[in-house]
Amino acid sequence: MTSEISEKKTGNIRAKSQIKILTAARTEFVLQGYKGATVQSIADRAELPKANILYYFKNKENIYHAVLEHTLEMWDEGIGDIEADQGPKIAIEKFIAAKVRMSFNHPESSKIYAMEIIQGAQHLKDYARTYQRQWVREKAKLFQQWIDNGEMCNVDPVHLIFLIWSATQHYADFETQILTIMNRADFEEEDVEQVITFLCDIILRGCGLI
Amino acid sequence: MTSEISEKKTGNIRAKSQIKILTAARTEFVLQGYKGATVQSIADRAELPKANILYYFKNKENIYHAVLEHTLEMWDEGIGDIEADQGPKIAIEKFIAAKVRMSFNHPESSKIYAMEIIQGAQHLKDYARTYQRQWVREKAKLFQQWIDNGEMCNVDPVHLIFLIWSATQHYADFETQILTIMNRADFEEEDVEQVITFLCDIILRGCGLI
DNA sequence: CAATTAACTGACTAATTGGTTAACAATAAT
DNA sequence: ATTATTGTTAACCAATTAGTCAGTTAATTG
Repeated sequence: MTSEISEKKTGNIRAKSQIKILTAARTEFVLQGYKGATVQSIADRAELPKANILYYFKNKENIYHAVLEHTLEMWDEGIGDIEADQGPKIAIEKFIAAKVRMSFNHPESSKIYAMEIIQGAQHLKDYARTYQRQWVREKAKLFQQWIDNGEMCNVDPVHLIFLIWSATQHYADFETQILTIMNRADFEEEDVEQVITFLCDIILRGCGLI
Repeated sequence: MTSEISEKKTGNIRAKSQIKILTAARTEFVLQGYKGATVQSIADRAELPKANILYYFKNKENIYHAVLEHTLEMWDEGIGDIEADQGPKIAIEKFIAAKVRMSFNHPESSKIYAMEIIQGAQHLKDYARTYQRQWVREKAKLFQQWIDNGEMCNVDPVHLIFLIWSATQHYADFETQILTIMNRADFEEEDVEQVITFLCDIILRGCGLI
């Protein structure tokens, strides 16, 4: 048995190394793809010997799974708080703002997720997929009630969710293209708010909420 | 010198083989990524010996370049016809419809392009990027004129283009996720029209055009 | 037909890479 | 202090893979 102190300390070494590794891995997987990212390249980026990487994670697939899981957790935390009581306007505004902020603050996570889906979600567990289906159904039902109450235009709720997802994630996934087109090196704080304002404006009006 | 007939015939063999190879390659690159797609796997899918692949394309990178270039050409053809004379409503409707149809008809091209951008556009030539910047600037100016004329709401034209891009491409790139959520095996003809209707409806209203 | 060019392919090679192992170092537990 | 556990790492290996090459067959041309 280990005491609380030892648990803390050993846990600290593990935790620190693992975070270092996962951070490096996330970047490598984004830049090079799953197959293109090598254990060595992850090691180099994490500034650790390769064998040390494989001491903490049995193999490359496990590293990728850990990265993916972390991404899903974040997605969950970032947008879990859209509830019924507030009406469609506030709900959509909150949803858009949360997703845009996630895109700008954690573009790499969004990119990893996007690549995974594009390639056919080969590594994504079934439970993650069914969970999302449930989530969408639930929220769609909410929108439908608002529509039935005449609180917003009669737009397909499921496609509305797709629209918000795509429009917001676009700023993470297509970062490179957007920066090129806007002729910028990086995004700035004010960009985030500007995008939120733009998307809320057009989508709320599109739903007959302005 | 070769006669017209020989040109045709040799061209036919070349062209046919190359199309076979590029079609197989496109699928492999989508499913496995650039590094994950092997020349052998492309050969297997094309039902040709590996050495035959490398007879027509010097190396793997060349195959990828050819696939990318074909994608860019298609993108160009598919949406090149949005002009000023028709007013914002028709222009946006045409643009949305064209992009949605492209997404449903050529999802693999959209996916390849998306992955390339997500990974930082490492293979994309500079001219392709500058070209897009020009394209967006030009169209944005058009939208701005319509806004100044009071023909549509004052929404940021550049972000409006991003919105349409993202919303339409989403149906190609996130095909897997969308089908899962809609609990479907495949898209059908009517889905295309439904998506066009939905997006036109909400975006046109969002721009104050309905 | 002869000759030239294009198409084709099995076999091989050099380089990369995921993962193992065995030995060693640091830390914690008793 | 001694033992046990955890962390660390160089060296190695088997498998994969991009690309070459030499030799063969098929098509085209004059």
